[in-house]
Amino acid sequence: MVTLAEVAQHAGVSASTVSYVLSGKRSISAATRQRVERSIRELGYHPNAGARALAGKRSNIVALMVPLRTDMYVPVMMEIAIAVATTARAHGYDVLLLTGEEGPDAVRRVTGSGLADAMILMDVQLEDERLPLLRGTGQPSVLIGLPADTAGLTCVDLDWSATGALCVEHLAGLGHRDIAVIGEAPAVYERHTGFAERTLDGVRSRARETGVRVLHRPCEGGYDALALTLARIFDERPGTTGFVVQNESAVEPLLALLRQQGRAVPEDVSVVAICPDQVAVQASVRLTSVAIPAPEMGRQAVERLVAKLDGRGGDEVVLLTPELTVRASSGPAPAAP
Amino acid sequence: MVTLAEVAQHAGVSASTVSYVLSGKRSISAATRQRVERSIRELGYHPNAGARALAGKRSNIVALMVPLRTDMYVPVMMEIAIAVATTARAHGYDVLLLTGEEGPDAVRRVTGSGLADAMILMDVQLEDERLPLLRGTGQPSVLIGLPADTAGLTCVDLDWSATGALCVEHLAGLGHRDIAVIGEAPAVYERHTGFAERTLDGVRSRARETGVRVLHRPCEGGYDALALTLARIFDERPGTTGFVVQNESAVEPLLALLRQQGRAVPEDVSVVAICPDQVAVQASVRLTSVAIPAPEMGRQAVERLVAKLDGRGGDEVVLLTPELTVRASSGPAPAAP
DNA sequence: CGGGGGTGTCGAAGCGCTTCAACAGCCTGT
DNA sequence: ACAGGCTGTTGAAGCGCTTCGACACCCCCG
Repeated sequence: MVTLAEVAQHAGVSASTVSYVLSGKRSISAATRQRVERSIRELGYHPNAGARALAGKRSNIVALMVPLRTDMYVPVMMEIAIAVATTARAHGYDVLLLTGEEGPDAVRRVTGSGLADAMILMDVQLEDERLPLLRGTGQPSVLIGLPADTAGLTCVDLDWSATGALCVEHLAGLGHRDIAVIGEAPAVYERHTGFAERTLDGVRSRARETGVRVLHRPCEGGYDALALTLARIFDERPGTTGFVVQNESAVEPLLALLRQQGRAVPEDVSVVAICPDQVAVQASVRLTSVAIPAPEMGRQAVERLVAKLDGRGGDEVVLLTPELTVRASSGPAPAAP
Repeated sequence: MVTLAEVAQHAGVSASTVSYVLSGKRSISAATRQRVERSIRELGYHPNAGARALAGKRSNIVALMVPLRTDMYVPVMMEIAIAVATTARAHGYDVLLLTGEEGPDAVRRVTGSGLADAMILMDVQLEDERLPLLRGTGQPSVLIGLPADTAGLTCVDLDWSATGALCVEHLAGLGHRDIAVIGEAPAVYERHTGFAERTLDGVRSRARETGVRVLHRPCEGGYDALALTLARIFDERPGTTGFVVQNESAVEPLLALLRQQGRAVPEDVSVVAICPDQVAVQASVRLTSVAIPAPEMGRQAVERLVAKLDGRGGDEVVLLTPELTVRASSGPAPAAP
C-alpha cells in the first residue's frame, strides 16, 4: 500500500506539500503540483481512508438508513438509494448502508464512532423514535419523509397532501362524484407513516372543496386482498366511478378485476395511480398517474446534506410539487344511469 | 466525543487495558473487565472508526457493489442488499454501498484506500472487467453471479442451469411438448449476464433429453412488448402449451393476454415462472414457480466473505439448489386437438 | 523455600494523514 | 537599499486506537 510519505519522497517534496496538493487548502506552485500529481499517478496512490478520517475529523461518508421491511414501494426505495449513492459520489462522499433494524442504536453508533459525517433517514414515521437523538446530537441529517414535528430538522419529500388533492381534482374535474381511495396495507397506517396519512388529508380536503364523496380503504397487495376490498367498495358505494390507487401491488389486480366485472376503463370507471412512471406505462392500461419522483428525492436529500456539511443552509422542509400525467385510464364520468 | 483514554481514566486503568477488554485479545480479570465495561456504558463510549481502521488495519466495512441500471429484478437486488446489510451487521461489519457506475475504478479506490476490507459484487457479467483487478489485488471478494471463468474467485448464485432444467422437467412431466421461454430484455443477453444464458442452457439440454421443443424469446417488460412477443410465439408454434417466464414484469401481462385470448391457465396453457415467491403468490393466478432465493444469496455471500476475512476457507463456487413450487398455473397438457 | 510458568496490566511506539506555526526567498514601494 | 508583505514549502505535533514487549505478581512443584 502506497503512503503519502512515499509519494512525497518520489516527488522530492515534503509530506505536507503532498497533502496540500491533494486538498488544495494552500497554494502550491504549478511546477510542484504537477510533479506531485505525476508521482501520485505513477505510484497509484490512494489516501488511506482511516488516517484521513482520524486526522481530518471527517470520514467523507454519509449513512443511508433504509427500511428493513419491504411491504411498500420497494422499487422506489431502490431508486432513492441509487440516486443517493450516485449524487453522494459526485460530491466526494461514499454511502454507508444501514437497515432500520438497529433503529435508534444505529444513530448512536454512527454518530459516536465518527463512521459517517451525516445521515439520511428513509421511511420516517410521524413520531419517529430516532428523531430526539438526531436533534440531540447535532449530527447533520436529512429525512426523506415528514415527521409530525419538523422543528430543527431538514426534510425532503413529495408533497403528498398536494398529491392527494391533485388526484381528486383531476377526477372531480372529469365529473366523478364518488371516489374510492385504495391505500397502502393497514400496517402502513398503523405505524403512522406520514405520507399515507398526508395523502388522505389532501384527498379529503379537496373532496370537501369540490363536493366529492370519498371512501378510503387500506389494502394489502395482490389479487385476493384486492378482490375483497373492491367488493366492499361497490357494495357500500355502488355509484363509485373514480379510483385513486396508492399501492403499487394493487394496480394490476384492480385493472384485471374491473375488466373481469365488465367495467371498462376509462369509459365506466377512471383510475388514477400514485406510482413511479415506469409502473404507470407498463400497466395493462396506460395509467393516468402522479409520479413518485424517487431519484429527485434522493438527489435533493444529498444536496441538502452536503450544503449542511459545508456550513451552507440550515433546516428546511423541501416539498416536491407533484405532477399528474394524463394517460389512458381516466376520462369523463359516465352519465348517471 | 468520548475517547478510549477517557474511559481508561474513568475506570482507573490504562488505555491498553480498555482496548483489550474491547477486543478480547488478552485475558483480563473479571473485576477489571466489569469496571471498564461500566465506564464504557456510563460515558456512552463508541470507538472511533477512523482510529480503529488506522491502527488495526481493518475498517470492518464490506463494500457492496450494486448495479446502477434497474432493468431487471429490482426487488431481488433490494432483498439481496438488505440481507447483506443484516448479515454483515451480525458479524460486526458495516456495508458501503457502491453503484456499478464507477466500474473498475471503484474497486481500485476501495482497495487502495482501505475503505473496505472486502467486496461483494452483484450483476456479474460473463467477462466482467472488474475481475482481473479483483484477482490481482488479492482483495477478499465474493461475487453474486457467475462469470465465465471462476478460477481464483468465490461465487454465490442460484444454479440457473438447474433452474431452467427444472422448469422444463416439470412441464415435460405434465405432457407438454412445445414450450416457449419468455426471457429477460434483449439488453440483458447482449451484455452477457451469466444467469440468463445459463438458464437457457439448462432449458435446452433438458428439453433435448425429454424430447421437448423449445422456443426462446427475449422480451422487454410491459404489455405492449409482451403482446408482440406472444403473437410471434403462437404464430411460429401454434401448438405451444407451456411457458417458462424469466422476467418479472412479463408475468402479469402474460396472464392477462392469455386470458384475453381465451386460453385458460392451467387448462389450456401452463405457466412456470422464475421469480421471488412473493411475486408468484400475488399474481392473478397463483404461479407454479422456481423461487429466486435472494435473502439466502445475500446471506451466503456475507458468510463466505467473513470466512475469508477470518482466514477460513478459500475460493469456492456455491450454487444454490433451485426448488420448484407447484401452484395453480400448471397442469397436464391438453389432449392434442 | 526457591525457581519456573502463568496471568493480568501497563507504557510506548506507530498506523498515515492534516494542519499549524515557522521560515526562506522573492517582489514591491518608498 | 531595505522594511514589509507575499508565496511556497517544511517539520513537527497530534488525531484515537492497536499491539508489542516488559514487568509485576501469584501459584505450584520439586
